[in-house]
Amino acid sequence: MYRALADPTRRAILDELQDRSGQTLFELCVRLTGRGFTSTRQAISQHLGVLAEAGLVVIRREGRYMFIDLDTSPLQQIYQRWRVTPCESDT
Amino acid sequence: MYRALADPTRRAILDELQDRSGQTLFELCVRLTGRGFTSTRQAISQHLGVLAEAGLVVIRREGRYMFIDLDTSPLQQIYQRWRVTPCESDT
DNA sequence: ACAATAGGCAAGCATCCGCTTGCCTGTCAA
DNA sequence: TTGACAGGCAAGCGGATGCTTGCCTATTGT
Repeated sequence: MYRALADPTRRAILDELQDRSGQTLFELCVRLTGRGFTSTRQAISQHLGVLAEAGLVVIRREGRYMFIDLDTSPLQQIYQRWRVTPCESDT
Repeated sequence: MYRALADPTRRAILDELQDRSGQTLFELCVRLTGRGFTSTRQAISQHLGVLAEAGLVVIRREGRYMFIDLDTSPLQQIYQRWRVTPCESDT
């Protein structure tokens, strides 16, 4: 999962999903290219594979669509591991 | 900094520094090999370069020694970026 | 029924990354 | 002062990784 965070495109995917969770792959592709990323559908798909394996993303299939939901809970490991003290501004 | 977390050896260095901050490079090498890591001094040194660039580690030189201190504050970015809700057990 | 749409699979490629190797610099102790 | 010790620098190598390309499957609309 640490490796999953290492790639800028994958982080952008997480950003995009946080902005709107439950998007389909094609939506993601369109909106990411809108944000300046040039990745093809296959590239995004592979990234989603990595993110899903890391548990940061949940993939739900319906008919011919796949919907992708964000799950940030694995990130708690990071805080638990190194005891990060949340700063005041984090309410 | 996300890339800095991607490597297991680097995470082990952070673990080791959390256990005892302010270690010297040689101490780190010894204690890491004790934990099953086979990395040479040069490898560790390069890892420290990456960690320092990410701001996760602060290097302080004194005479012929270098002391390495942990700084987990950059990790707060992660929580701020994806609004991770800390779980109850994290006091 | 058939064409278009949404996505999957796998191989190939270029790059990056971690690691080793070999050698050099500077500091301290005897 | 000289040798041992702590660390630095740089080149090279092999494996991992991100991406593309080409083709295939399945669902849906008309």
